[in-house]
Amino acid sequence: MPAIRYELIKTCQRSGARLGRVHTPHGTIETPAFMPVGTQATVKGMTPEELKTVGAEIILSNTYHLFLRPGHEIVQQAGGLHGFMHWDRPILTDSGGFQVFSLTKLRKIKEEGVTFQSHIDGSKKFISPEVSIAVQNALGADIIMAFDECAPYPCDAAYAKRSMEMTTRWAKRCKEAHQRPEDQGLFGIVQGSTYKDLRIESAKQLVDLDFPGYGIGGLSVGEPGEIMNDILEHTTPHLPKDKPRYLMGVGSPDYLIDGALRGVDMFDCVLPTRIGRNGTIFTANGRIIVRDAKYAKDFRPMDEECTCYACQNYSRAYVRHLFKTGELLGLRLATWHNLHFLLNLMKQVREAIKEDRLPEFRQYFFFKYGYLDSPIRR
RNA sequence: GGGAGAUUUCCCGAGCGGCCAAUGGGGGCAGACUGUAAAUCUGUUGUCUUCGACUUCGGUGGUUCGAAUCCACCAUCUCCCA
Repeated sequence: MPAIRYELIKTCQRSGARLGRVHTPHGTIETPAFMPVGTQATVKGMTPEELKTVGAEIILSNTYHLFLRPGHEIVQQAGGLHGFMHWDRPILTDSGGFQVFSLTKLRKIKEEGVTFQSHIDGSKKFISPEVSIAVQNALGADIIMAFDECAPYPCDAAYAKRSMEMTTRWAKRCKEAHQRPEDQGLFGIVQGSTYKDLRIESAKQLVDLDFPGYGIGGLSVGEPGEIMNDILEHTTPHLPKDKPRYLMGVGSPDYLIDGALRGVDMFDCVLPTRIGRNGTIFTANGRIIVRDAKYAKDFRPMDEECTCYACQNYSRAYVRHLFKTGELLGLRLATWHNLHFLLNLMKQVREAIKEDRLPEFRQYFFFKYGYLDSPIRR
């Protein structure tokens, strides 16, 4: 019995959208799904109970960060990530591949692996496909990711090709190094930058290696949204229908809907938690910056249509006050609401797919959110 | 009663003859954030119709080509000696 099994419930009659379920050792998630990010074995500011309240079914954590601190051995001794952080639902760990991308100045990429300078103390660290998998085996997430290279944008075709091919070779090494395929599902990651032929080639190579699911990486790294959607359209058809597709690092409400329309099943993003901590709130009518002076006497909830705990009990004026005074509850309430907002959005997306009306839902949502007026604010 | 020092733009606080509308913090205002080096970062914060002008550095008067910066007096505050 494989650790990860995808169940396709239905495909939207009028788009590539899929309604499904991903079965994991720690339970089942309804897809399309949004995964809150808990890099350091915690979704910043939220307890696991609170995460369940907002509807999180799976969360993401990070190999690189936990490898550096506290160290995967300690997490393993604590009973793996689940025991360590007291979360009994599914977990996915990223491989550290994204840190290869985002810690640009502190790294050196070679075929064998990547040498990093720790962002914490500057010490030299080495992560290879084998190391990443060993760490992820120790962390014990339900879904683990292959160690990849996330090419920057823009990126010339030659570099993108070399990078993508190395990512495939690394994926193969990850698979060979994986010790616990019966407990943890290892996903390969499609790369290839903004080049359709490379994306297709990448998908084919990875499908040949036969993973229980596929990440789509290297998108939402600064390229225009149309390019991302275009690339998605030319990628998902080359992935197996009986395996989940995970668009990494996305995203904003529009990207989530547009990704689902193109057959993506899973998403993750720091956006709701990060912008929440910094005072920006998703609402049905678009983003608001609740710190702004215009909300000083606004006693309405952050989002008038929202049913979350924060919106049921606190006003914009109060949350603004908490932000202005630096009170921690402000961050928590904003995070709470933003997560609820996106998780609830995914729920609506799933219902729309079930009823074959996702394109209409998209139109309705975009109009109300304000994307049609000003496509800038996501 | 005698002596010493202070007074700067919302606050604290630099500046000590021209390069000063005036460093730097704080606060205010606005913005960004997409597999988290992020409770972070960026911009802005005298007035006016603009890259130019105007009015500011306790008050008044003076010295000087030129003063937030020097002098005199006044006001207020702080400290020291009685």
